[in-house]
Amino acid sequence: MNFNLAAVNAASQKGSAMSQMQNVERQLREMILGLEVGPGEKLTERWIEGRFGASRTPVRAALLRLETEGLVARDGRGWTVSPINLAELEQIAVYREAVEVAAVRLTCSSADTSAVDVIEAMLDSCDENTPREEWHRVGMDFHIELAHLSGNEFLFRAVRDAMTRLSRARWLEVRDEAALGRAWAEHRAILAAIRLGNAEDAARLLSAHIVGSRDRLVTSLANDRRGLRARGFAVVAA
Amino acid sequence: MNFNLAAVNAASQKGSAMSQMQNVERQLREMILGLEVGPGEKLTERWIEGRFGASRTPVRAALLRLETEGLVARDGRGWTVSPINLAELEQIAVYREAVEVAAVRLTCSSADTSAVDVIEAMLDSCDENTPREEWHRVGMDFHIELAHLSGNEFLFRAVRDAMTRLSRARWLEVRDEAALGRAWAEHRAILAAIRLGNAEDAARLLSAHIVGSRDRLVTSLANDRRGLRARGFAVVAA
DNA sequence: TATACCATTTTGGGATACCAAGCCGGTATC
DNA sequence: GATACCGGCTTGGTATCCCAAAATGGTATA
Repeated sequence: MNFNLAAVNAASQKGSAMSQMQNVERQLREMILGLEVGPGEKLTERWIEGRFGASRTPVRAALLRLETEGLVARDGRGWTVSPINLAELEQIAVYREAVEVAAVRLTCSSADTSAVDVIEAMLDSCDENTPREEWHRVGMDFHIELAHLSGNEFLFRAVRDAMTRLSRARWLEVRDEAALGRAWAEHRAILAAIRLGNAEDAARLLSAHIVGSRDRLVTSLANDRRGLRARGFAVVAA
Repeated sequence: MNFNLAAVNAASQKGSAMSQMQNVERQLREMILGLEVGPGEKLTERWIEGRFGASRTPVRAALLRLETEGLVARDGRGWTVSPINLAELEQIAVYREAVEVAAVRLTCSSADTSAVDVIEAMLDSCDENTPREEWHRVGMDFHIELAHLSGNEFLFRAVRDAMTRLSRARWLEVRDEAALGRAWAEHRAILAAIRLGNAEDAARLLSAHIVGSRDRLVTSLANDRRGLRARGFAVVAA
């Protein structure tokens, strides 16, 4: 929330056929997910307007869409960047468990294991030289792509939306190398079970992975809550 | 899609503090769900504007929200009332199965059975004198309220949104008395299992109910497809 | 008759003007 | 000094205007 992107925006718009609304929506989403605007921070339509060099019409459209994604919320008459809500994170984990397990069971029941290799390659693309931001992205895309394999559009969207809501919290999470390694091992174990068409194992491993991730995430954020609030990030307790 | 509601709208607005946007959104949603505008029909912002006596700003906001509900869709540059899509109905059933079963398992694991009575009372409120429209609404609310019992906001919203998408198709479905009776019996059996805290039974019964409903629904619509299209309703095959 | 082409209209996207409600700061009063 | 009040300023909600692109329809030509 520091320098003006209007010029950059205008330039990038030249190259693509992207509408102002899509532009504002995408950039504002990136700012929120990238924590360039803090959870709980107030937003005014006029500030966004000036920041991105667009008028209020596309700004309002973007806000309405981001509201349905849970990234911004109405605050009385105005707008707020949604706070991190620990109770919500726990509920999302339950939701994820339901839809991701259903998706992976579907995938196991189909005979197509070739797409699993693509996902495994995604995991392989991360090594000790990979920036943390990339690990973060791949860790989310793993689950999204896994759900995509099921071929069910609704399960896919559910997982994608859930991961979007989790994104900022996962980024704030204090994770050590060991935790990342464990997560990757669990991801690989899930893929292995799918390759064997073993739905029960895959479901059990995925379920445990989601529950474990939730516990680590909520614990980490609850411990860091004071520090996060000091940085201006609203973190609502469970 | 025949007479002008602008005056009625203005009058109803007087009594409540509802904004134009909420007004347009609610009324347009009711028109779509009530099949007053047919699936597949083209919508123009200007027509909606004139119809509800609101300017384009709230109209556009309403369309954006209804788009995320899946009730309207972009059609190139314009808008369309979403067609009935049999493939989508089948995918929604899979999605419902995942989230509703998860919700009912959660509910069974809690010790509160008192709320079940409220839902049972809902079912009881329908008898041979009840208009079909009411059966239709209660049949949907049963599932929505059941998910609400879980206490998980995301499972609840998922079921509510899924039922919203199914609403028009269920309304078009040709259902005999016997089918309705069977559905109600299945609903009651599910509640009975929940009362006993028997999660496995509840899950199995609910799952079978959803799959059975889907089969009857898709079969009915596929058989009626020609007739429905003749009535101007776009029905996309599976 | 079929088709390519052009003028006109329609339509969604965006920008802007206006308004009422709420917020904030200052001031006067107790 | 605290507080109640008031006036201006900010802000979201709405209406309206403009524009480019797409649809439409009529016409001329092959």
